[in-house]
Amino acid sequence: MLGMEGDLLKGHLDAIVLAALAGEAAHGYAVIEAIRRRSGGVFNLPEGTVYPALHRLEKAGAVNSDWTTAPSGRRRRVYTLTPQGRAALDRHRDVWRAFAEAVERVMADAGDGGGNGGGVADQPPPAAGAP
Amino acid sequence: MLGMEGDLLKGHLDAIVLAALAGEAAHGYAVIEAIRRRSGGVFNLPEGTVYPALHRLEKAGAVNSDWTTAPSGRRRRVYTLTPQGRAALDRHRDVWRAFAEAVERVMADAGDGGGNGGGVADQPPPAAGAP
DNA sequence: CTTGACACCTAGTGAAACTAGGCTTAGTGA
DNA sequence: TCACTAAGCCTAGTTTCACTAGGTGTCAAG
Repeated sequence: MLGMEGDLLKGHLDAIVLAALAGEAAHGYAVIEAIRRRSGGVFNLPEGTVYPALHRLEKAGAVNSDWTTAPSGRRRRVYTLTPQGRAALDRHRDVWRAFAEAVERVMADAGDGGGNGGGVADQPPPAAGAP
Repeated sequence: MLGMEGDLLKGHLDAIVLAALAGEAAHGYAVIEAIRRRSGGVFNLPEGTVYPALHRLEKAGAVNSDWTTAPSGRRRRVYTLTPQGRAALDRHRDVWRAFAEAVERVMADAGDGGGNGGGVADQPPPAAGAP
C-alpha cells in the first residue's frame, strides 16, 4: 500500500472492496484500479490483497462472480454486489463513520488540554520510584 | 474494543495514545480513560493493548515515564509526551487525515456509479466460463 | 517465436492488537 | 482483623488479516 505505512487499512479492506463494486460490477483488475483512482492514488492495493478479499466476500455471499469475455477476447471474472453485499456495505459505512468520528474526537482534543479535568497525573513529590 | 469489530484500530493505536497524552501527562489508567471518554465510549481499550503501546512509545523516545505517588498513596507511572513524540503526533495526524479522506472518497463514490467510464465489466455474451 | 500486459491465484509470513492471566497496593465493609 | 474490590501495572501467547513472494495462463504486438 504505497504511501501508507503499517496496518492502517486493516479491518477496512472489505468495506473498500464492496464500495468499489457498489457503482457497477467489475473484474479484479478493475476493482484495484477503481480503488486506486477513487482514493486519489492513496490505496494501491496488491492483487494478493484484493483477490483473496473478493473470494472471501463471494464465499460470504456479499458478491457473485461470473466469467465473461472482454471485447479483446480476454477472459475476466466479473464480480457483482449481491443484495446481501449492499446491506453489508451500508453497515460498513455506518461503522466507518463511527470509527472515524471517534478517532477524530480523540485526535482533536489534543491541542487544548483543558476542560477534561480528571484522570490526570498528580504530581506530588516523586515517591519511591520504580521496582 | 467494544462495538468495534475486527482490526479497525490497527495502525492507528500509537496515534491515539499519543493524542491522549498531548493535553497533559497521564498514568496508564488515565490514558485508557481519556481515550474512552474522548471517543464517546467507542474505544474501550484493554490494558494489554495500552501498556505495551506506552512501553513501545517510550522505547521509541516519543514519551517519557516517571513513577509518582497519587494523593491516595498509590504508585503511578506517569507518561509525558517528548518533543519527538509531539512531532510524531503531528505526522500521525497528517497521515490519518489522508487515510480517512481516501477511505471516504472510495466509500462516497459508490452511490452514483457514473462518470468513471473505464475499468468496468464488459458484459458481452458469457464466454467459455470458469476452468 | 518472444515479450509484455492483462488477468487470476494462493501458501506462507509477519505485524500488531487482544486474550488471558498474574501480581501489588490502598480503601472499605463486615 | 480479614476478605473483597478497585486501582495500577505487566506480559507471554494467540488471533487476525493484509502483504509477500511466487506462480500460471492468455492475448496482442513485434
